[in-house]
Amino acid sequence: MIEWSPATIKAFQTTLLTWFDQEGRDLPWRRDHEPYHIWVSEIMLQQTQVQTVIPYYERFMDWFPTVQELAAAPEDRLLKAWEGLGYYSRVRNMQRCARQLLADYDGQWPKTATELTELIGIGPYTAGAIASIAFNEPVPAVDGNAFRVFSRLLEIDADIAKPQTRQLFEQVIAKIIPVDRPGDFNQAIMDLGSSYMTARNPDSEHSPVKAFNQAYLDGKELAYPVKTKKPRPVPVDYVAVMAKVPTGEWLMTQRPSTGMLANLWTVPLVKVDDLDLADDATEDDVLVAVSTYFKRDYQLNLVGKELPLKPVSHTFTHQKWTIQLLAGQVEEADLAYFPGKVVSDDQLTDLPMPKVQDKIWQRYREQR
DNA sequence: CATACGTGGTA
DNA sequence: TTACCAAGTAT
Repeated sequence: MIEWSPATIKAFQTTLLTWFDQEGRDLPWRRDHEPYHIWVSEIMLQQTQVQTVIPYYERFMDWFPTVQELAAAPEDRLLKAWEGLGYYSRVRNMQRCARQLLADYDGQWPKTATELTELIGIGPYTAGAIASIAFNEPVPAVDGNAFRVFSRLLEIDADIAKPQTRQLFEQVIAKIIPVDRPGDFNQAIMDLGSSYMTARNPDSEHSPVKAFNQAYLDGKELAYPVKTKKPRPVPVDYVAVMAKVPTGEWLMTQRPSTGMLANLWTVPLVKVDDLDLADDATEDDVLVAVSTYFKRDYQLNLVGKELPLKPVSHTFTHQKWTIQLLAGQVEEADLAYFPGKVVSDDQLTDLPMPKVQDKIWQRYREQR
């Protein structure tokens, strides 16, 4: 790792901010410095690209213009606003944060990164982003871009997958961030990281900070940042039960309030491991086992028929689901023991559903 | 500290 | 298809 002299730091600040003033992106959440706007955008942007976020941000502000309206929203409406963005606990934590703000802070945002970290869903990165952009506090906002940009500029070879490494980067950046324009500085780093200094296809030759990019000057750009790999997703097999009741309505289940896809809606998904089937089970065996499962857990009589469809495959960060589809009819629907409800085709669109459910609908329509 | 937690894009 | 990356936080 190299160190910069005060003169180099000054030159870097000037170069970066001059570029940002001319080439910085015009984004919906950059129209003002309202902490609510900065907060919503920063939560959405966690692990998510700008292009994906823009339409979600516009609609979110339309639905929930203020902290008060967010705090009062029904959860299905909340999840509907987030549907397709992923990491759904983000939006549930946002509502908890909104309520926390109204109850404990008189609706007034704290103005320092240290205090902001106390709020639910706001970690060190988001606290730094809000504090610097909305309140001009000269603190770093160390996200993936900052890790990548500064690891290359200064040839920092600490493993960014380790939580401890954040401290190092915060200390380094704290010495470089300008006290007069910390928010613009942090945003400029992000713009740089998503344009000239991308992970795989950087264009440092034309970068405004080319002269400061030690890794590039040494021809070692792609060696940074150093990051240990994550394990492969674990395979999990499911049966999706496309079941209708006599009225023609769908049987829909709500996911548990914790864990994957919490509180979202899907057709009943039965983990194949929970069916205690033999290794050589046939499709008929699966059908019988699912019917037994429905009777035992839901007190429902399911008359199923197998659908010889290609299974749906869906990969999450840490699990890879393979889902076999099953069609069925449920006789007299007493739903007292069923963790869900029956829904007409028209009402389906009101339910927040994950992408994997979209894939299940698509596969079902494709071949029936 | 290591792991859980979504989705879309690129090679 | 696989592998990896993209404005992280909670536990």
